[in-house]
Amino acid sequence: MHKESFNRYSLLLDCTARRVKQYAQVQFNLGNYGVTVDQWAVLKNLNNTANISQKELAKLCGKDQPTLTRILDLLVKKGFVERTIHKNDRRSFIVQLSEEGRNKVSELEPNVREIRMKAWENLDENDFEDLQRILNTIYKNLELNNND
Amino acid sequence: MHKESFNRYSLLLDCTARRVKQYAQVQFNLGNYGVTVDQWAVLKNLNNTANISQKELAKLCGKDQPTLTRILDLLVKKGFVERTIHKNDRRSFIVQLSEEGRNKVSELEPNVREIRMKAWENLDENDFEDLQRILNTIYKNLELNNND
DNA sequence: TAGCAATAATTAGTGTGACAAATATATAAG
DNA sequence: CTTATATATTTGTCACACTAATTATTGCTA
Repeated sequence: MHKESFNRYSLLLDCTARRVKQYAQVQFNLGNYGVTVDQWAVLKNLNNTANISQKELAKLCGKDQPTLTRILDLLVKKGFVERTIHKNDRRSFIVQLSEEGRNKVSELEPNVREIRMKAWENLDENDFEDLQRILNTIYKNLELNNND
Repeated sequence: MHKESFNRYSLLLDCTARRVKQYAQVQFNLGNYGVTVDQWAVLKNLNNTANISQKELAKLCGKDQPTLTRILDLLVKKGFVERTIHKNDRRSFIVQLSEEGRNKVSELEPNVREIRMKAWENLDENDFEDLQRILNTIYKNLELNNND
């Protein structure tokens, strides 16, 4: 095992993830979906889990809070999302899809599924399981309070 | 196989890749390395392959040309890289490490190896092979002229 | 209840990524 | 030689990631 390999693996992971995202974005653009891939991820999570704070939503989406704030700004401007002030805690917002937002999700959902499938051709069940396991292991290896 | 899974896999891939990069960047910052992870990748490639055009370097690094231009601007400003005009083609530059750049690479190289290893703990040879194969398959699935 | 630490969200600043358009130079076709 | 086309690089614009700092609010504590 050459230590140098780990550098290569890291870069391969980086490039592949970017490619997957970019491919999806290109398809989104071709179909004039009107949202970016990251914005879609937020809409999708909001559709599954309603009435949630930005902090919780950020965690669900795997994004940090400043990033989520800006994505929500854009989604609100587009009319897909509404912020309402939390009754008991005026520091936080409750975020939810608007009527338009819900329509957008149902409209795009099947198309997005098709797009997403493309990346996973020529792979089988075992590959999916291995990949999940490996990526989860990597993720845990880098957990914050894991300093040795 | 639920079609919905592919969406999850895509997001897991995205999150994991970002985590790997972010972990490395935090370590770089703690050590005051004076470069970002992406800038390091460029320095490393330049160290391996000297006297190369920006276009070729971009390909090696897996970045597009505008992005590479901007990273090089920063590295030139920091004094690690020099651009010299190509003798036979004045459109292009030959890019190379400066003395300082070479020193930087030898200084950081062992530390970066250590940092990179962290992500790959608790995985074995088979996992590395599987991961490489799977990621390469995904990459190929999304190759540009592949409009099924 | 006054003061203070913790928390939710935002803002600011820098770097990166993708794409399109602009610039400068090279090469090919006539 | 001139025009057309191709290529290398740069610039501009928008979106996202991460950090640090700021604002508003909450809840604890003395």
